[in-house]
This record gives sequence, C-alpha cells and structure tokens, in this order.
Amino acid sequence: MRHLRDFEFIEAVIRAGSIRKAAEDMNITASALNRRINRFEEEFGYEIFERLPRGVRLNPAGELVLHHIRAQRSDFARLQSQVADLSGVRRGHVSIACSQALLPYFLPEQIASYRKDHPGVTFNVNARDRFEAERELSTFSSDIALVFEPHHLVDFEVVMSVDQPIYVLMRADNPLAQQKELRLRDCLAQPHVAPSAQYAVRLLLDAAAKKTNMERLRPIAESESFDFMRHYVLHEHALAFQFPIGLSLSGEHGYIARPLSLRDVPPGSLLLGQLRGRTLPVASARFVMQLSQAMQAYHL
Amino acid sequence: MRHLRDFEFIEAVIRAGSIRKAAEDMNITASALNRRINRFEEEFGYEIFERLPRGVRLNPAGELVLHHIRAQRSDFARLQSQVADLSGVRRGHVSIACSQALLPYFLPEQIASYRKDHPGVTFNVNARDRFEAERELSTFSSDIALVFEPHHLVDFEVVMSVDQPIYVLMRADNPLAQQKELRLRDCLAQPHVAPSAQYAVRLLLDAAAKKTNMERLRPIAESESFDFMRHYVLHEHALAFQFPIGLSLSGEHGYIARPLSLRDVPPGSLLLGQLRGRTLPVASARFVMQLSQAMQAYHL
DNA sequence: CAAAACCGGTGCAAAAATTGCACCGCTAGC
DNA sequence: GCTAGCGGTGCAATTTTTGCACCGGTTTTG
Repeated sequence: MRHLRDFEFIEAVIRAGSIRKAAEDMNITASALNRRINRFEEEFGYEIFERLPRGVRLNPAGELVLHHIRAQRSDFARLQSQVADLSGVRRGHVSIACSQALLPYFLPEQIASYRKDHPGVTFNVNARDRFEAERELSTFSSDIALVFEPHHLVDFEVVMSVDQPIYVLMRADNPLAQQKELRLRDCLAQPHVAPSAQYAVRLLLDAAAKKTNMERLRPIAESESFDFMRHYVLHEHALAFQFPIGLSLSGEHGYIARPLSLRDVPPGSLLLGQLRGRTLPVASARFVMQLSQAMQAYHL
Repeated sequence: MRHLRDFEFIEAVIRAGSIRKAAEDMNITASALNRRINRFEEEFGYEIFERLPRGVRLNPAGELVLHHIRAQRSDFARLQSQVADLSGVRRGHVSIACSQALLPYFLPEQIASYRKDHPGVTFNVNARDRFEAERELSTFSSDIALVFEPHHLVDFEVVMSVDQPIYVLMRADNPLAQQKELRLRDCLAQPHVAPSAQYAVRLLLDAAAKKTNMERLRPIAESESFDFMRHYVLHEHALAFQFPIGLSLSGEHGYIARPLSLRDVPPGSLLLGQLRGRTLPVASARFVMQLSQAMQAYHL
C-alpha cells in the first residue's frame, strides 16, 4: 500500500543497518533512500536514526516509530480482513506461535476443522518457547500464542487457560501400564528421558522431585524434541513425559500414556493468548474462539 | 504527514458528500481527487464509496476505513507525543469532553495546576452531555471524558469514579442555610430552579421525588445552564441543585451550599473515562492520572 | 419536456515530485 | 597515510501527479 511505503523503507534501513545496504536491497539509489529518510524525519519532527560512521542505528525515538510501524501494518491487515469478511469473502491468514507439544495432534486437527468451514483462510504455525512466543506477539509476527506457563505476561493477554497434568509415556508391555495413575517415585526409578531445562514439563518435574526430597531426575536422554522422546520409548524400555494435549491417548501409535498423580506433580497451565489490547483480524479472532472452545474440552 | 494524505482526502470527500465539492475544499481539481480516490480503492482492493447520481457516500467497507483513519491519526499523534516526551520536551495537547458542572471550578484549577508543571501542553475543553461525550471518544475527537452517569458504557472505559451527593444552593440569608444537611421535602417546598430532563441531577431528583411519593419537582425555572441557575439563586429567594464538584463551597461567591440527605437522594456518579482499549498520548495519560487523584479527594 | 446543473470518469499535456548519477566530506581500519 | 564504506548534496532525467477540456449520465428546474 502506498501510504506504508515510507515505513517499508525505514524497516529496510533498520534491517540493513545502513542506508546504502538498504537501498541495494530495495532496488533504489542510496541518494533517493537517503532523501526519503531525511524527509520523513523532517516531517515527523524528530530524528529516528543515529548516524554512525559505519551506518545508521535506531535511536530511542526510532524504537517507538518501529513499534508504530508494526502496529500500523497489523492494523491495516485487520482492516482489510474485516472488509473482506463483510463482503462475504471469508479469507484471511492466521499466524500462530505455539509450544511444540501442539504440533502433532492438537493444532493439525483444529486447523483442518477450521479450514473445512473457511477454506480461504491460510495458516502459519511455528514452534516457539514461551519467551519467543511473547516476543512474536509484541512484534506482530504472530497473532496468537499457545504456550505452557508463559513468563512475562506483560504484553500477553490470556484468552483461555487449561491445566494439564503431566502424562507418562511407555511401551504397552511396561508393567506400569497396568496402573491408572502413576506415582512420581515409581517413574523416576525406571529409565526415563526428559525435555531440557527450558520446558515447562521439566520445570514441573524438577520442582516436584526436589520438593519431595526424592533424588533428582536422571534422564538417560535429554532432548528439545518431544517428537524424539515420544518415539524413543518405543525402542528402549524407557519412560517419557508430556502433556496430554500433545498426545494421542488412543494407544494406536504404539505407546501408552498414564497420568502422573496430581499429589506428586501439579498440572501445567496451557495458555492461549494474544497481544494485550490488540484487536485481531477476523480470521484470527474466530480461530481463537474455536481454540478456546476446544481447550475447554481438556478441562480437568 | 505525507503518508496520511490520502486519508485526508478521503475524509474531505466524506464530509463534502461529493468528490467535486471536496476537491474545491481541498484546493485541488476534481479530476485529481477523483483519481486519488480511485487509486486508493484499487490498491485497497475494495470500493469504499457508493457512487450516487448526486455524489458519493460511504459504503459499509468505507465505514470501517473511516474508523481506521481516525484511529490511525490518533495513533500517530500519540507516537509524536511519546517521542516529544522522551526528548524531554513535555508538550502535547489534551482534549476533554466534560459535564458543564466541571467548567467553572474543577477543570480550570486542574488545568492550571497541570500547566504549571507542563507549560508546553495545550488543552481543549468542551461541555458535552453523556451521550455526546461517548461519541466524541469513539470518533477520537476527545481524549478524555468526565461526565455524570454515562449511558452506553460500551466504548467507555472507566478510569476513576466518585460518588457525589446533590447539593442545594441558596442565598446566605435562607433559613435552610442553618442546617448542615437538608431533606428533599423541605427543599421542594420552597421555590426552586432545576436543570432540564437530560441532566443527571434532574434524573436523580425526579426519581427520588417519585419514589418517596412526594409531589414532583415544580421548578420556577428550568435551564440547561448550571451557570444560570447558580446565579439565579442570588437574585430571587430560590434553591438550585448541583454536584459539589461544580461548586465553590467557601461561600465567597455569595451562595451557600448544603448537601441533600443521602437518605432522600442517592449520590450521582462522576466518571472519568477514555475510549476502551485506547492508549492515550503522554500528555493526556498524565493528565488523566492527575484528574484521577484529584477526584479521590472528593471521595465520600 | 427540454435545458441547465451536477455528478463521476478519462485523454492529454503541463507541472511537480522522485530518482539516478556524479561527487563531496568524513571516519574506521589497516 | 591510504582505502573502503558511510551519509549527504547539486543537477539532470524520469516518473508521478495535476489541471484542463470534455464525455456520458442523472436530477433538478423552468
């Protein structure tokens, strides 16, 4: 769009770190770009770039402008989405930052179900940890975040939250599979794999083990990939841990899942959220509503 | 600003109702303006005007665009205000829609006090009833509203609220001035003036009179001007009604004010608010904080 | 019922804004 | 002290925008 063109050039300069490099990226002369930037600053009333000998860098005013640019663009996208919606077109795009756990079962099912009604809507799904997810929201890189136990929560507006007990994964022939509910001490006595430290599952397990004076987790394998861990238990007689929303509980994938007793380990909170105060495009807003309903089904 | 120019032209067309008239207003040729509008619609992807034989009119998509334009402009003003603030300039502009009652004492004092610290900040103060005030907020015509008992409350985000008992105004030689607190029936027995029906004071008085089976108000004069009524009691031996925040309680202006008993008439709520979800410019946000503190002093 | 008054839209040339090119002065790094 | 890379500027070329004249259509007016 015409009226956002200055903003595109400004963003290009920010990315490139210098006007000349940005000019090359944008297929324009450095002098032309230089004048655009200068004219913008003049009209805006304040400089937004520091001039360094090797290039330019945003000053504090520029940081505000950058945020404004991002907000502006997202706002305009929402406007178009609203207009498209009222002309009955029902198209749009939804961008999601989510925990890894939701990638195999939950989100594919939800998205497929949504697209059955709204085939014009496209999706963007990226695995992000809870820090990155919030950052993605505040830079307008994602519309929606779906993560366990997010941290800051300053820019994160919680739309829906469900508690999830931790489940233990094992092969069907594991004797523990006979019990309906497992105790933490029984699990730690067996060989187990565990997610690395930044994941909510691991945090909860570590805290629980520490609290009850049991010995710490001694995973035979640590990984950032729940996919890997889910498959590992099929090969060696080991346990893995995961939230049920990331699992298939039918047993048809070869593994059995049993909940850890809530007496031992508190549940983790799965939070659905968006950037605080932001009005989402129509498609995203509707998908949030669907997710929110789907999450209620997981309510303890 | 450059990137808002299309928006200015669009607004001009909306105001004028036809491209030709708008072109005249904007000192431009109709053909040029026509092409701007057409180009915008083409780039935007949707028509925003209905072409009528006598001009043009916004279609529903256009309504959304209009709202976007207003939000955009306000957002840009806030950005400039934030940047100005961080360069230490402390300038800006605050636009207030408020009840008449706040014009004589409360707001002048508050604004003067604020401008002592921030002389670069300018103000816009307009008396609006509670319907108009909310409309002003949602069209971004005012930043802040300060009204009694606003109605819709859908777009109105309450920042602070204080209850105000109704006070009775009289000349110092009125025998009622001897009492610390007045009963409604005593007041209605005397000649009195009253605000017209749309005002909160009148609503409360009418409701109270009706409820207690007393006879209705029989004002010897009805007016929309509290200024008029305040002065009237100085000339004839009559009573007037007003919230204390609109009064000088020192007696130095010639009238005496006594509260109506809360047993007879419930207090009215003075609400300080802004457009829901909007982030105000720095100057406005700070002034809201000051108003909020000042209002606490009136807490019952 | 016809003329006049407006309306949005378009072709074309004039005017204005933007861009590209050549070049300046400056600083960091070698 | 030399070079490479940077932001900035004067001037001409180029692209974009505008103004003017005019078209076809509809409503108002006499």
